[in-house]
Amino acid sequence: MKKRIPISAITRLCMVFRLCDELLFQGQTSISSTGIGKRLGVAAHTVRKDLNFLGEIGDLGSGYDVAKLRLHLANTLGFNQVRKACIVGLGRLGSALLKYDRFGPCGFCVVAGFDTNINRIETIRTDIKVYPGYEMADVVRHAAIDLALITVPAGAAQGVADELLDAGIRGIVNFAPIVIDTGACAVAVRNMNVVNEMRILASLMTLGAE
Amino acid sequence: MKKRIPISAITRLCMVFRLCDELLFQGQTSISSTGIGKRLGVAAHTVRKDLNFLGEIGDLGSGYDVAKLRLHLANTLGFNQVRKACIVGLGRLGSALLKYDRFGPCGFCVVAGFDTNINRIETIRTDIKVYPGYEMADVVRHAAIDLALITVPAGAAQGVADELLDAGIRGIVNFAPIVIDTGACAVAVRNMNVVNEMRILASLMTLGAE
DNA sequence: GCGTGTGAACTGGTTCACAGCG
DNA sequence: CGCTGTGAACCAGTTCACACGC
Repeated sequence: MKKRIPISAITRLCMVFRLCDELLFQGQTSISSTGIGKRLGVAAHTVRKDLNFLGEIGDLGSGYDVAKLRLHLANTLGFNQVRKACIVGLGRLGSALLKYDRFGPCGFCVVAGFDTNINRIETIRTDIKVYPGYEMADVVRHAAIDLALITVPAGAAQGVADELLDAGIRGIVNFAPIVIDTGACAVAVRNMNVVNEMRILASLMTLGAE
Repeated sequence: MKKRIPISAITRLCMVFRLCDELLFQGQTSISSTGIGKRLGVAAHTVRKDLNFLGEIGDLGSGYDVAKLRLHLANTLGFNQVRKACIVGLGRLGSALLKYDRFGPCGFCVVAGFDTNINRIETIRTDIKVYPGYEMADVVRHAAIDLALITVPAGAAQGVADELLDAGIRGIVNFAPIVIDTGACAVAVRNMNVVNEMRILASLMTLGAE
């Protein structure tokens, strides 16, 4: 690899990848950097710079071939191999995610759900296997699960994360409203916090109104 | 206002605000920039720079008074006034959000849910009023709703957004896997997309492994 | 002409370093 | 002596501008 890709570029490239699927579905086989920029709300320069991290890929004069672009993105970012994921905490949000049917088509396989509440794991109706919390570390290790979505209450999140890290998890999407400490582990954490996003919007409203 | 606060700083300040609540709950009344940094996974310099956007606020020598800090954040970012929110699309995710009970304590009041599917709005059990989709614009306008959480399928998201923008919405949290075009409207949109976050993690795993 | 690829210029956000005050 | 506040230095990422190919 010539150069490290900045995280902001990675984020956008993931969006481009999703866009490719959308375009292919709509039957559009080619698109320019300007076109991508419009669809993603990003400047055309930025799109070109980002895509250059994959090497030269565009067809001069006529933009990018969507299928080819998608393939290169998949190769570079590792979307070819299916990543195994699990959901920790099967409350309303966790259950909703467990039943979400778009992970598969997107290249992720949710192989397990966990909850400390035995009642919950017995009443959930789903094809995905659900386990009591104390089996988590074992299952994660044995099934070689890559990603965990943490949807437990704030108070339990750090503990769960510690267990997951110890079990060799490779990445975490954290829905709990706390910042997870990964200690020495070089494991990436992505935080998704609705309230925080709403607060950001509220701030922008307040500050924007001046 | 002396200077515009960059969005990255706003994001962090919102996290600091949440941390204040946590600290107060735990009975901690004072904290240093270093302490905040540790809890948030951010450098102490950054914390101080961010907090300076609120003006001079720290007590020299002994850090920041948590309650005072919280108050200043609330004043500057507008967390004093309760913002009204609504949820558009009452599928699994939308329903989960509708039943989420932490919005209130965080200063947001979810006043309405919307869905085009009449069956859904009749079967949902909640204290929050739910309406059929065609009443959305009216309700948003009349109740002066500030924020909308969009949890409809990708194909319907842009249409819903257009309606909301027209009805005078002030901010959008978009859960649909598309980029919303706000046209001329200076309305902020925050995207929350699990699959995209998972893809980012997968990319980092792939690139990190080199 | 349109559209990519890329070195160069720029910008603003982050990091540093230190003055100032309890 | 610790910790804040802040101007200055730095740098990553963005934006520009233009050469090149279709």
